[in-house]
Amino acid sequence: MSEPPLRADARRNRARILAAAVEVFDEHGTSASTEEVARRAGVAVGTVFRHFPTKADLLAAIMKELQGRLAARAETLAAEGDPAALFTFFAEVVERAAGARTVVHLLAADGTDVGVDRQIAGLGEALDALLARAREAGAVRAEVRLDEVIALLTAACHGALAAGWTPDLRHRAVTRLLDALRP
Amino acid sequence: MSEPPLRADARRNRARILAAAVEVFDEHGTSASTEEVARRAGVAVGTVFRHFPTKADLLAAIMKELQGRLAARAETLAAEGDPAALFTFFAEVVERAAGARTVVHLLAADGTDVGVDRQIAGLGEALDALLARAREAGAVRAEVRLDEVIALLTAACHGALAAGWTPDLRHRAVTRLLDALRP
Amino acid sequence: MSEPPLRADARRNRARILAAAVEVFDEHGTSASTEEVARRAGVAVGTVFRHFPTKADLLAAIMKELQGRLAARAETLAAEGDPAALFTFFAEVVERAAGARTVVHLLAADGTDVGVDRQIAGLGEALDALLARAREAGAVRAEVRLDEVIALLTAACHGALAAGWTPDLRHRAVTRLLDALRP
Amino acid sequence: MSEPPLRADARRNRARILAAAVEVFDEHGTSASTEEVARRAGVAVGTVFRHFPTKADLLAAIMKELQGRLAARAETLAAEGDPAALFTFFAEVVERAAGARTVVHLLAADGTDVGVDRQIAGLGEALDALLARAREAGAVRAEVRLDEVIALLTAACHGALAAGWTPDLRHRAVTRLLDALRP
DNA sequence: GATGAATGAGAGTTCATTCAT
DNA sequence: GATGAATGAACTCTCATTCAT
Repeated sequence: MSEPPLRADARRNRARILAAAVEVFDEHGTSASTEEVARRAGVAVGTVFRHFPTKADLLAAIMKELQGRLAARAETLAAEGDPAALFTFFAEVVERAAGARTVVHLLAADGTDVGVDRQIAGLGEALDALLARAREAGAVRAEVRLDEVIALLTAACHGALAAGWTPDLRHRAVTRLLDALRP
Repeated sequence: MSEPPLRADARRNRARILAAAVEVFDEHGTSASTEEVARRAGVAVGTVFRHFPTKADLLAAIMKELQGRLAARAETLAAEGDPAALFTFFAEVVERAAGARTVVHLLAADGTDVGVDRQIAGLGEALDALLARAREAGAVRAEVRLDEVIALLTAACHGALAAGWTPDLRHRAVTRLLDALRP
Repeated sequence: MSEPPLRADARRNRARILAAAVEVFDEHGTSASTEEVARRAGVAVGTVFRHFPTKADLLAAIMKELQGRLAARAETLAAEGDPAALFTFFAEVVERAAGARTVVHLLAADGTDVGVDRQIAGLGEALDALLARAREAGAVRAEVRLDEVIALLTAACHGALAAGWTPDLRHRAVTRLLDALRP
Repeated sequence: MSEPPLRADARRNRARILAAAVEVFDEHGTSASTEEVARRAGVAVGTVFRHFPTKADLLAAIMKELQGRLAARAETLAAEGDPAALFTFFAEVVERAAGARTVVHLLAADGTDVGVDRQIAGLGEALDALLARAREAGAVRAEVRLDEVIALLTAACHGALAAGWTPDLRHRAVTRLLDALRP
């Protein structure tokens, strides 16, 4: 189960590949070629496939990392105790999605599913904490449920990526969405 | 400038191809093969390419048709004079998107852009009429602008397509979204 | 079940691909690349895959054709009524195998099996007729059974392909083998 | 000219690699990957390549070892003086081949030649002794020559590997073959 | 000497697009 | 106009071999 620690150069390459993949997939979507990822990372294709035996594995790894980062951010916010933290988090995620397809794919792997379903669960827990806090403080309506929050977040991220969403429009749309959650 | 009228069989083929393409792309996404479209339409690939020199052209044609249908529906609703028609339309479109990727692609061609940008304008006009009517009747907040409505609609459609949106969740999410527009 | 008749050029290409494949696989074994087959046939790879969606399909087609030819030859010999026809056929097949790996693969698909099993059955029937005739005439021992004949034939073909089997040696080895079948 | 004696661990590794390679190639054929061999041997690929600079070298080494073992067995049998020892040896080798591709590759490296030709010579000497003994005792026909024996043995081993050779069929086929050598 | 990560040519396969029939 | 066979670039993935650690 536990794998031996990677050699220093291997770990470095793994990281570079992951970083390159995030960039490439953010720019061209997940249909971008593995070869392009390798090129951007400055390694040979074989190296990419050594680290991620399948393109799906690469995608999954990216999503996992992203999910980890988002969940961590959510936890940090939750720890700070601000009842409106849910709104902050929501807005931040959408903002991020605006420039990166990856966030969108994490929230809704439409078709090219890569086992993201389980990862969203991890994020869900973090979100749930934020939601609970907000509910207690009366910052959101009592009947708002977790799946709705995720749904709206997903929707907003997808939308944010759509052509024509200027920063201003994005801001107004998110505001509307968050208003929908308020009492 | 003006092209000669198509022969009867050509016109018939064009329609069949379009219909088949809608089906195929709804089911498998826009990455489905042209050959599959041809097969479903009962014609040979060559015929598809004669009518639509490029896959992108085919996509654009589909979008145009869809836009036409949606705009027509919006106009019909507007003509009926119900102040809440905007909400009806909104819900209907999301419902449709839930089972068909095409609507989503129309509202936000993320990447595989096929000149949809201009088409959305046509739909915008129809939506604008609905919005104006709703505003006059006080059914929506005064400050809600057209681009926000489109943004939310886009977002909702994308979300509706996401894995895990059950009909129930879809209903609740749309309700929330529409609440966000109400005074 | 029945496919439409191929267009003239398609039929021509199919034949050329098959012929090229026989040559290539005879020379370099079944691990030779599909690209090489295409090159030899004077077509593009895509064409090979259009006719034979999988490399295994190509192999199977070759085997089927070969089996057909061998069975036909066996039937011809059987029709002529010579009690020693079994021996003639045996020697001919081995002779052929000496210069072509394909025969060997047909008789014993060792590993890279491509559904040849069923094809050998067809050949088996033809061989059985020859064997029956020989037995009646007392040309082979009474207890010799079909599977043994196939076994020895397979063995001889494999051997004939082995490095170092000169024509002379081949002749003597086959003679010994056939002696083993005689009373 | 003479190489320095290997370090103890190096000698041990060499042996383990060889043993692993025999297993792996017996199971999956010579197209099995070098990495698989290394894994089975419990060493890293680099180590395999240090000992055998090329895959072909590894194959050749295996064959040499096998040839040594078979020759030793033949000599033992020859020393015992049984006139029928040739038959015993023949049957034993075929039996072994039935479960292991390696024997077959030794006797007839069809294509992936790895310099086995010369190795068979060594085995030939041992076989020649058995043949001579059998001839003296009148156990085989006077005109049977060494190359024929090798040819039949090769053939039988190849055949034994072929799909569909049950132990029973194998026994009958070998019996037939040996009968062919008897007066 | 051993390790195992990196390399990169090459394999099988797919698909938008072209063009002879 | 319609057909469907041919094209060939592109894609994912494998593996013998090299070389930094």
